[in-house]
Amino acid sequence: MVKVQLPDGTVVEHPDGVRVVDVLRALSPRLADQAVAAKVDGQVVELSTRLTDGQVKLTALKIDDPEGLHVARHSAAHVMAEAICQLWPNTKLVYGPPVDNGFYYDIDLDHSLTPEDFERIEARMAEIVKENRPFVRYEMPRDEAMRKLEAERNEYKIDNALRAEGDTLSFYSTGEPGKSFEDLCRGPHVPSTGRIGAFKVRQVAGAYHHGDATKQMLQRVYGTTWPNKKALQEYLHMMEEAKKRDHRKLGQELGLFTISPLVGTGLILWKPHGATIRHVLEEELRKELIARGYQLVYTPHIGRLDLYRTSGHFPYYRESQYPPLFESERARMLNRLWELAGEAGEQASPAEIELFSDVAAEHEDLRQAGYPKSAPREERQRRIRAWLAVEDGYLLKPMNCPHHIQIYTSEARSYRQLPVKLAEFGQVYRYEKSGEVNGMTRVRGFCQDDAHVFCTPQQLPDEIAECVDLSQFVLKMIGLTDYRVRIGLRDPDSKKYIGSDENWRMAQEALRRSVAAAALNSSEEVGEAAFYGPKIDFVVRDCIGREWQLGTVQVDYNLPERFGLTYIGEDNSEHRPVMVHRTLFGSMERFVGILIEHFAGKFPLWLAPVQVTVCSVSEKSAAYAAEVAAACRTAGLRTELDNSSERIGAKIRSATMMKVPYILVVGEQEMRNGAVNVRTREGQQYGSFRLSDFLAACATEIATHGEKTPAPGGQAPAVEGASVTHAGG
RNA sequence: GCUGCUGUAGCUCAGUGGUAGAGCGCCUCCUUGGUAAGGAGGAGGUCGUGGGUUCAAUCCCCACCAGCAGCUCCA
Repeated sequence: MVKVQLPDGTVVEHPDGVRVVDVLRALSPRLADQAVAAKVDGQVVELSTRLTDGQVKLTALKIDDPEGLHVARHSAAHVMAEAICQLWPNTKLVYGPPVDNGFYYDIDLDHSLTPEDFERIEARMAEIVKENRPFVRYEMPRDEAMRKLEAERNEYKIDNALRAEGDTLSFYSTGEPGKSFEDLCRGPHVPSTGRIGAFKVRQVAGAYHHGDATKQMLQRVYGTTWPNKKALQEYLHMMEEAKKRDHRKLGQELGLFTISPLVGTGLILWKPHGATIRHVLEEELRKELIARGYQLVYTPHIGRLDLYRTSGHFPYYRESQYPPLFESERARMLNRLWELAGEAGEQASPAEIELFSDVAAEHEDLRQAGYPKSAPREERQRRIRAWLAVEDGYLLKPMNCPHHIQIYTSEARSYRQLPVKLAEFGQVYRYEKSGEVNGMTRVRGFCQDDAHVFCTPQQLPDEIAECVDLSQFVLKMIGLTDYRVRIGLRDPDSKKYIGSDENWRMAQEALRRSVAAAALNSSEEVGEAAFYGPKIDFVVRDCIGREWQLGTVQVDYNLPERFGLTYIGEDNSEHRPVMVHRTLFGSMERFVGILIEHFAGKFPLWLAPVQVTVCSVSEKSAAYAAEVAAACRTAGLRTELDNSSERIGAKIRSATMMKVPYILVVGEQEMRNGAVNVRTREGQQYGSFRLSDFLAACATEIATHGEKTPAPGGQAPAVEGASVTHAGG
């Protein structure tokens, strides 16, 4: 006997071995028909699962339950795989899991699928759905299953099987086993192919097998499926809406920024309107930084290579840096010699030996030091370092910290001065790989709102807490209230970290305590620390549900060590300070890009590049409109004047499309009584106001950062992606 | 960096083996209009770059560059 406990608490009894679907049917035939899967004691299973003795808790899952939909998506992946295999019989299936908002299937196929193929695949899927064949699960002992897979000569499935756990492997056949399409798969699945919902094949893209860039590239076919046609349409519509707020599109339309291939990939040109937004953000932050005891500094965009050798950034991150600048061939040679001297066992290539032979005619000293490698390594390094002090290459700075450290070391520091908090909107350059560059969110040149706090170990907890508090200040300033904190901790088993256990323990504790004290929603992730210290990242959720990583706070015992930083303590002896690296916005480029999408281009008044557009109704009111515009500007509002010969409707339309918060319509009527007629970009007409009242209201709204932009309602899909949430295939 | 797709006017996009079009924008003129597009005329393109095939290439082929989607990566 099986005692089945239903969600409402009632218990029904069935004979041992009863199928889930039979239990449901006994309750309600309709429920049995609607269910796509079920949950037994918290585990999602399919309807054909047999229940054996004891007591279980059972919940039916319909396709509109999240977990039911998940199962349906997994099944849809199988149906799509079957369709593809029918259309292209030499397809090798690899892996096909459900993901957020849909599913995908990785395939190995010589034919490159195109969007035209999608329709054929969908048509074939529709037939399979119509046939409504059952998903039949059958199991085999592992060795028998392996023989079967060997016979099918699909190395990917064999690989999947080798990775699977357990003594038996399960297969799913859509229809009678042996006579129908089948696939190695853990399941569970919907009862039959007719139950996968309203689907669409959406796109195809490359994906590495097991996500390993050294492995072969497969085709990943993405599809989506929803409980019904309406939900599918809503989803597709939402994707369109998300596209509309794409910062690249809005940046173009609103004249915020541009990218010129002639300037370079991933290098942002801030147009006046975009620059205004950035300027406002920077000013707001500067004011706060000064209030909190930060000191603002400026440092150059480049620095000597030796600076970055000392910091460890060069050549360690060479792959993601622009190539070094060398003033002379000798400087280039010195750098190469330094690299060779530093890396035991590295051999110079014949071409290099030739280069050195050629140039060595003019630089006999280098030849002596570098080739042949007669001198001991330490000696060679010492001599090269001495030359480098005279002649060296330069690097576009990948980070600001080495420069800030030089400011720290430029004077003797007393414990009385600490903490020293140096802040800079510092431009840095990182050579992102070509495929990574994307709009403003992933660029090769960007401005960090960077700061470095140099403090005593005792001050560290307070300083971290201060950084956390400042981060919250910034997020609040923008109105990004939905965020969490990720604490990146050291993986005790990994060797990649430097520094003493005691330092790590202290730093991690300080981070934890600060986050806890601020009562932040946080998660800890082991192995996510920087190699020199633990960190916390602020992850915000924008108004359509996407997550973005913004600021970060990192504790660093490493650079103070490498640069030999000191301060004189109370005991009149030298001590080593601790550094905290932190950014709040992250990068100005990325942050503004995120804001564009978050606000869908409708910036709140205080941030809007153009706050007011004054539109004259006719030429008769043009002079008055100019007066109004001038008054607005005097009051500090970023104002545009439209005295063109267009009709008022066209002027309003054009300002509305530029998403200007307030449109002031002024005609003869307003002129007579010194008024302005206020209209918003949302189309609301506030009517006539005295100009002074309007200006006062704007001043208040700006000062309070009043949220004038209602977030669009409804929930949008998370970023299109492939977070695998269920094993399958 | 990898796989696939794309590259035509400032923007969004049609189009053809015989050197090109629309809408919006821009300029000029007319219009002086009261809350999301008034009318007319005009200017503007080496069809991403470089090779190749061809009598002839914007179109077909190759390479490169750039963009897009995804994968991988992000001190």
